Amino acid sequence: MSLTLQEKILQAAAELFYSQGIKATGVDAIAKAANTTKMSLYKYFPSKDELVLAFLRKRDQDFRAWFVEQIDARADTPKAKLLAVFDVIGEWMAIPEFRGCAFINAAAEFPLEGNPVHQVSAEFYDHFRSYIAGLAGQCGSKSPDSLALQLSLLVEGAIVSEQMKRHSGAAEQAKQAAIVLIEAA
Amino acid sequence: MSLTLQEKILQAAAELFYSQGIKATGVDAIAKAANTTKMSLYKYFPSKDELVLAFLRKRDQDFRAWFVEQIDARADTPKAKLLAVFDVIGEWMAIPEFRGCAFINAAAEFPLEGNPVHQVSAEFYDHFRSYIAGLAGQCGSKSPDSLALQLSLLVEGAIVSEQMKRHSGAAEQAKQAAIVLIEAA
DNA sequence: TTGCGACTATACCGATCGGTATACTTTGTT
DNA sequence: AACAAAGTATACCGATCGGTATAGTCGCAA
Repeated sequence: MSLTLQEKILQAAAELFYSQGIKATGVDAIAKAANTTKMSLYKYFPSKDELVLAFLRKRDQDFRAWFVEQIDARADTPKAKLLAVFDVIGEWMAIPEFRGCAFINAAAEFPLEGNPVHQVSAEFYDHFRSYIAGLAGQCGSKSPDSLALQLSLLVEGAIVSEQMKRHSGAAEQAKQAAIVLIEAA
Repeated sequence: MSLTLQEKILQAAAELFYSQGIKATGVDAIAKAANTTKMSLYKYFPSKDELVLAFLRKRDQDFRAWFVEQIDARADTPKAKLLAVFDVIGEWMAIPEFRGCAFINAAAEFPLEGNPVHQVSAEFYDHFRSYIAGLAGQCGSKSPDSLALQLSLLVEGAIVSEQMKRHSGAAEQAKQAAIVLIEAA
């Protein structure tokens, strides 16, 4: 445990932002959830916008570290790792707290391309695609970038589909489609 | 032209909701954009929530009618129609006003499953999948529901991907993936 | 000409928003 | 014992939110 006050605030903000939406979450609610006050919140984060960006940047780091760890624990070969991607997101989507992808949701809440929140969200998927492209390249795919983009479309589609309606089998179908696409490439 | 005042309000609300987000759009801004007042707005729509639902329901009707019209104008056979889906969304995503899918965005802004806005958004994609499944069935697919879900994942993924970063070639790659999946089914 | 319904204009309501000012308590260090 | 830093408590700011009350304007029909 023993979290810094700053970390406690960021953690409370993350849970509320993710579960309720960013614009739907006020700074008073964050301070109360972190068992502190607005004064302390604004000591560590100069504005709500900065707190939102801090939330997304931490989410980016945490999620990517957790994700590759999960993949590496399940598969050894690049091809098996590509397929394991869909098992990992399938399990993630099954937890009750699942509310879609924080970056997709943030980009939807801040639709302008120039908005920093939107940009940070876009960068996350750039990195995600690069990771998939790396695996695709190791598989000997002729066009790893194309395959990576296609697979990431399946991932994003599955996340959004599951967010809209739970337990619709999106992850399984995404994996079946991925098998076909990987085999064809 | 000659729109009803009610239609003018709904149209102004639709443009603002889609371009800026629902929670980011106040009723004052809608009334001003429609060249009217809040009083008239509340005469036709008892609350902002009802206005939001009216916006989504009209979007659902309009988009689906426009979509099948576009498909039918481009292809005759069921298989060609399935592929035309990706041409249509590709052209849609290319217009400068494109800001993703209004239903995906709405579901992200109202993340709780029980929320009426969330439910209306989920129904749209249910209908969309049914439409695709119908085409897949006419193609003689063994499992039209599976193919339909897979193709709709590509569509949703492409929309989200293009919303995150414009001109990333999502629609083209989605179509290439769809060709492989349709041929395999 | 009178009256009625649609619409406008404007001021207002309580609540909440993001953000700040001020004063107080706690804690560890020297 | 004294002081500074960290954090709390609380009240406040102007702005905006969704929604309403009231009075007035306009065109049209009897």
